[in-house]
Amino acid sequence: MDSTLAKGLTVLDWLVRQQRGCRVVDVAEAFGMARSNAHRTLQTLVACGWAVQDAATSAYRPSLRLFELGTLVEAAADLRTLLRPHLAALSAATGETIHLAVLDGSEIVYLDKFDSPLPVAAYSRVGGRAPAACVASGKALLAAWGEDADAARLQARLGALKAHTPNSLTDYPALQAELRRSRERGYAENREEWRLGVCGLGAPVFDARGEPVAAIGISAPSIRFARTQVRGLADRLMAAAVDASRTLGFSPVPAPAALHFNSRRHT
Amino acid sequence: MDSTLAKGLTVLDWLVRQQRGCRVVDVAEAFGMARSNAHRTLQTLVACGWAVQDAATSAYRPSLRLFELGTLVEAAADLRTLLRPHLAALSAATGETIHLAVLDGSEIVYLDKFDSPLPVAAYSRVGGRAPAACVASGKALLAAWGEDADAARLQARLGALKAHTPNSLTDYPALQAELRRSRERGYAENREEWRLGVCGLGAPVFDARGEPVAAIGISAPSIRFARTQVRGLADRLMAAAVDASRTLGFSPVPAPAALHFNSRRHT
DNA sequence: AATGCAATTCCAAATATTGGAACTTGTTGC
DNA sequence: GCAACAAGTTCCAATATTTGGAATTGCATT
Repeated sequence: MDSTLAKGLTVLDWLVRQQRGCRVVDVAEAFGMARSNAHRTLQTLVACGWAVQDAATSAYRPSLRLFELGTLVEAAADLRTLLRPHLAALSAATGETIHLAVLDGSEIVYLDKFDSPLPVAAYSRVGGRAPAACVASGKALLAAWGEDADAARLQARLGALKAHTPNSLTDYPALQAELRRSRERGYAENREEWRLGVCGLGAPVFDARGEPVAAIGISAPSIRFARTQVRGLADRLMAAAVDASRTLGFSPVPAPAALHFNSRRHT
Repeated sequence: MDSTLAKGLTVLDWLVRQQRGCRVVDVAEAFGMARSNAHRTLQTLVACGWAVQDAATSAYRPSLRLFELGTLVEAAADLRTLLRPHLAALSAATGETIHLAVLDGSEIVYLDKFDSPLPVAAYSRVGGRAPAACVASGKALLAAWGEDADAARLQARLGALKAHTPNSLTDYPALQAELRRSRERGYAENREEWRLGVCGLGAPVFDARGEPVAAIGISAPSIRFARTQVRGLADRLMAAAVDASRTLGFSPVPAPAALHFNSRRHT
C-alpha cells in the first residue's frame, strides 16, 4: 500500500472534519509526524488543489474541490436529482421529515432531506451517516439487498451489532427476523433504535436492473408514532417508493412466472 | 512534494470525472504508469475508503466518501443552507434561473441553483465551475473583493484572461473599468461573455466581517435581456443580496464616519 | 481444453520520503 | 524597542518506499 498516499488522504479527511483552518503543528501533533513532514504533505495538497492556505495566518483548509467532486459522484448526483420530486411530494403529503439514503458498507449515507415544518430534533444531515441496522432506511435496504442473504453475508457486511439505544437489535437472529418482517410488510420500522425519542419508516427504491439502490425514509418523534398513524404513513411511503422506482426505470413484475414465489434461483 | 500523494489525488480526481467504473488498465494507460503501480494506487484508495471495487467486474469507482466530505466543506454547507430561502424568493419573484456562487482561485464554483421554469440552455450545475472574469457572479465577487485592488493583485489571481466568446474581456484595463462600474452600480453584468446567448446579473453577499463570501446571480437568454427588463431584475437581485448579507450578520454601515468616502485607509 | 486478456503478486533497482537541525519570520512580553 | 519564543519553512543524508518488468493467477470466450 502506498503509505504516503494513505497519509495524505488521512490528513485531508481530518482537515475537512476539523471545520476550521489548521496549522502545520496541529497536523504534526494530531498524527505524530515531524513538522517538516506535515508541512510537505499540506503543501502537496495545496499544490494539487485539494486545500488552500490562508495567506495571512498560513492556516490550511480544504478547498472547494471536494465539494465539486462530491457533486460529481455519480450515484449521489443522479439519484438525488431524479428522486427529489418524490421526496417533496411525500413531504407535502405527510408533513414529516423525509430522507433519501443509500448503503455504504455498514452505514447509510443521507443523500437528501426535507425537514418537517413541525419541530423535531434534527439528528440527520445531508452527507451524514447512521448505522444501517439501526435505522428504518438502512433496514429497508438490507432487507431488499439480502433477499436471499444468509447470516454470514449480513455479518460480513455489518460486523458486530452495536447497541445505540436500549431498543437496538444486537444479535443476528433478531435482525434477520426483523428484515424478513420488513420484506413481508414492504417497509421497515425503527422504534427508537438509533436515537431515543425518534422513530422512522423506510422503503427501498429499485433501479432498472431491479437492484435496491436507495431508500426513502420518514422520521418523526415517538409522540407522533401511534399505531393508527403508522398505517397511513407507511402506505404513503410505499407508494412514493414505488413511484421513485418507476422513475429509475424499474418494472415491478419483469417475469410473469415469478409472481408469487421467487425464493429459489439457480446460481 | 509528495509525488506518491500527488499521483493518488490525480487518479482519484480522474476517477470521479470518468463517471463510470474504471479498470486497472484504464488508469495505467491514462497516466502512462505500470499496471502494478496503477493497481497499488487503486488498492490504496479502496483501503482508505475513497474508492470501491466492484466485486463482479473488479472495476473501481469513487466512494460516497467524497460526497460526505463535500457536504462538510464548511463554507459550502453553511452558505448554501443559510441563503437557500433568499434564492428561492428571488426565483419566485423573477422566474429566471438563480445561482449561488463562491470564488475559488480564478474560477467561481456554483453552490446552489434554482432552475427557471422557462426553457433555458443549462450551462451550469451545482458543483460546476466558470471563469470568474466572464460571468456576472464572478465579476460581482471580484469587484467586491478588489475594492482597493490594483492590477497586479487581480492579475496574480486570474492569470491570463482567455476569450470564451467574442464578448469576453481579455485585457486588464477593460476588466478593471468593468469592475469599477459594477461597484458603482451595485451589480455586475455578463453580456454573453461566457456562453453565447446567455446573459446574467450578479451581486455580492457579505458576511458579518464585511467580507464578500458569495454572489447571487441571475441568468437568462439574451432574448429576455432588454435594457428595460434589466433594471427590474437588478433591483430585485440587489435587494436579495442585501437580505442575504443580513442573514449572514452583515451590518451595511458599521462606522458612521465612513458614510460617504472610505477610499483611503491606513495600512 | 486451450487461448487471450486483464488482475494480481513478487522482487531487486531506483527513487522518494523521513526527521532532525538550521534558518526565517512574526509575535509576545518586558 | 529588543529579546525570547513559537511556528513556518528549508535543507540534507539515512532510510524506507515506490517502481516497473516479469511471473502468476483468475476468468471468460472460442
